[in-house]
Amino acid sequence: MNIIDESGILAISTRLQRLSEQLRKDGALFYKSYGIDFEPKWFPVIYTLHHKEVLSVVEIANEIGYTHPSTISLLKELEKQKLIRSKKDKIDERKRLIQLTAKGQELIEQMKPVWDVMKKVLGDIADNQNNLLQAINEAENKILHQSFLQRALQLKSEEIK
Amino acid sequence: MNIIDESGILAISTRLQRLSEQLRKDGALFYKSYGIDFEPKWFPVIYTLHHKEVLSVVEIANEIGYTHPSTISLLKELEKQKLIRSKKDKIDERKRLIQLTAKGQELIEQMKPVWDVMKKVLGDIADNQNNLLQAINEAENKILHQSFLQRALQLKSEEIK
DNA sequence: TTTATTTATGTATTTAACTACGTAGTTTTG
DNA sequence: CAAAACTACGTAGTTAAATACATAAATAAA
Repeated sequence: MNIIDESGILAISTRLQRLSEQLRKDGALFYKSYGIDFEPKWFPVIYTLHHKEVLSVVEIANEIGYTHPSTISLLKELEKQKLIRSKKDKIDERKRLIQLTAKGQELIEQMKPVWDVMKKVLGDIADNQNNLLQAINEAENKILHQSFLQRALQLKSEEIK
Repeated sequence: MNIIDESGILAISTRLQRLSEQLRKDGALFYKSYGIDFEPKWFPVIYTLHHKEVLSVVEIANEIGYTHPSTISLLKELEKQKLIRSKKDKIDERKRLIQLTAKGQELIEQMKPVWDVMKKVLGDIADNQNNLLQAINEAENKILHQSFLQRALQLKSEEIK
């Protein structure tokens, strides 16, 4: 499939999605191999709460980099699993403060060694002649500085001259 | 957001998805700047048919690397846009043969210069100290050779020893 | 101190992919 | 050549994210 060599925009994005989906599925299976019932998608919330203890919905959303509706649906799942609980903020009644349950904290302790293995393996997969994580960082930074669209429009106008 | 440094599995996949979504949206806007009404997601099908001329549904799915149901829905959109048309294969009545319409072919000619610009910009964004495309290739190859799960399970069993 | 604006949360809908399943032709095999 | 297996296509339903919209509480401004 050399579509990418010929034009790219779509190809790169679908390949990135594939790669990520594969990693996600394998991640779930790997947890299972430890007898742990944990979905990779829950990780960012759990991990954030592990370090920050108590946060509101929007604060979590910002931490994990998702929109708040997406975050809410994750929180619902985690609440169903009894890994987190929430209570109203007494100072600001609009806020729902989220924190880990005891069960959630215990689970984290169980998962820590699993995360270590995952981290190593992921590092190994990403570490090649061209390091994937660094490549992503570098590409993200370039786009942050000037978006794909801005760059394309600029090149277009230069060519017209 | 240093989640990735601490554990990774989810973080890498969501970041990849973000990056790809951004590129996709900007791609659509860039087409629009040329007055072309074309969605980046249509590209693989159109591009494939540009080179192969006539293909069945499943053949296209294989070429673009999507499942056939996904491909069918793309084909429906493209048929609605009158960019492709289809006819039954007279030899194998199960098959639907797809090809570009005249309108589709004209559109491709209009898009070619746009693709050139996109290719350059994408190349520029991806080409850093660590080349993103090559990094993706290398990571994909590693996984192809031995999956994330296999690697993780192996490391796990080594550590138990 | 009303009124307007902003912030926090939640719901509904959309999108783009997937898997699972069903049906109808085609090919292989006993 | 009839039965079994396979292939091609299509539909239905699921998932994980997003947007868009709605409401309520808090804050700022007139």
